[in-house]
Amino acid sequence: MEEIVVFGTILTMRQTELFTRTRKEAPKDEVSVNARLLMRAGFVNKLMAGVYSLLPLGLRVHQKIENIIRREMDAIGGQELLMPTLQPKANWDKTDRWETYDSLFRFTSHYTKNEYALGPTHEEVVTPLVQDQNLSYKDFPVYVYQIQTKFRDEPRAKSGLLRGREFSMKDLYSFHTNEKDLEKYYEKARDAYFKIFKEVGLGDVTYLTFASGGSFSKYSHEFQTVTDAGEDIIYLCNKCKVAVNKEIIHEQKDCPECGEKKLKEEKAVEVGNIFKLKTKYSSAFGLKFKDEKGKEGDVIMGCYGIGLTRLLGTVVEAHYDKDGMIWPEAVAPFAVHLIRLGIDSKVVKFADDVYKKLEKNNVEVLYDDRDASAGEKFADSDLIGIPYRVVVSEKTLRQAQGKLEKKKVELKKRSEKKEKLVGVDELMKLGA
RNA sequence: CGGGCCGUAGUAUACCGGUAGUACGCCUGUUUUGGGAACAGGUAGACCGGGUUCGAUUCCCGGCGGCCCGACCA
Repeated sequence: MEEIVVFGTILTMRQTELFTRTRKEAPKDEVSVNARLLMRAGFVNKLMAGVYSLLPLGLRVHQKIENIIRREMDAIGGQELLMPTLQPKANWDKTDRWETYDSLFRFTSHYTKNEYALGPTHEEVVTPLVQDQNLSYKDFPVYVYQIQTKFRDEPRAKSGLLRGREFSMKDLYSFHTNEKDLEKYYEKARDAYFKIFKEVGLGDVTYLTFASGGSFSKYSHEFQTVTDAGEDIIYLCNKCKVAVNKEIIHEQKDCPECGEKKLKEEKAVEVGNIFKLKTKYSSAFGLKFKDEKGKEGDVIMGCYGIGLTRLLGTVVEAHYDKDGMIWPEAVAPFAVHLIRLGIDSKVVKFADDVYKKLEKNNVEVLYDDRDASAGEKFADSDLIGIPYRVVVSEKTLRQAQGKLEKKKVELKKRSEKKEKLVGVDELMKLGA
């Protein structure tokens, strides 16, 4: 794996400086696992139904996910940009979606009486934007993407981060001069998506799912992660690892890949989708190109989405136990949770030294330097779910001899029961 | 948008037609420190509006808000 550089993100943190607090109990009316754990551990805070703040720990996870997605989108030629959330009604009139897009947040300016939408998706912005570049056939294909906050006026926000009214999303749009080229890119995007879901820890439970293609193509494809928290029903083919969405099961009763008749019903969360838009938006905006002979043609488009906040919630749903979350290493807020037990000056010195050493070696570490009981620290550590827990105490100090690198500390994986004694130098490769 | 459940300190809860008790948290102090420590003292609360009543946090109506089921969700 390549190194992920997160500019501006502090690698290490002392827990005494973290302003958020863990709670023993989740809000009583919160049922979904992701909401309960993320709120208890101080990763998110709910402002209202379906609208959450990302707190420092939650934001770190979000940034990890962002960077995994960026890397994969860049790898398939995506150019990152950032489009406005605030959008004029005129653009939505052009595509007839001002009236028909049910979950569009619409409002009127008090001053100008102009009407606006808060973007739930960006075809209405990206299409005229590309048109404005006045591109020739030589300039295509074009791939642009953004990671941005989206708004959807959902009739019912639910399941914590899984269905919000404000959420973050990566949306990539591709522009082609012919359908073959779109097909080719569509496959590439599909592969990139699988890489992303694998890396964030959902590889084993995420399936390519055939869904309704609307009016422009036979199928679109969703990426569905199987979990009880899911609100979609998919029919899974165990042979070839694809599935069919409930909405098209009536017309497509067998596996579309291998024809298998026995499909297994599962609940799942839609974590991403890819869609061939063809010329629906380019023709609405008059986005054309001139070919070699100077003849005009409609630009062919595709769109590719991943809901980041939803993905974050889904990772929690896929990785937790009775004590808390269990973050996959690639998206964990920190690689190591260093826990100091006791306030004896020798222990403090030793723990501080280990912390500094980790810091120097670019290991992302959260240092529990609080004057709290062992039980409380362990409970918090399990709840927060950082992949590696390192304990430094009087007990481990008794094992500590010689140079710092050779001194022993206790190491335990969050996903495992047993701890073991390891030398400090062995910690330096964690999270690398 | 239809249906259901629910709104009491920061959190979780209790009781009550006569203005609220407990636990955790938080603050001060002392003692503690390997699985959510102990003691002492302190802090903090009835979603909003209307009605009934001598009196409403409690009963009634309306609103607002939260969660759940359903519908909806290229």
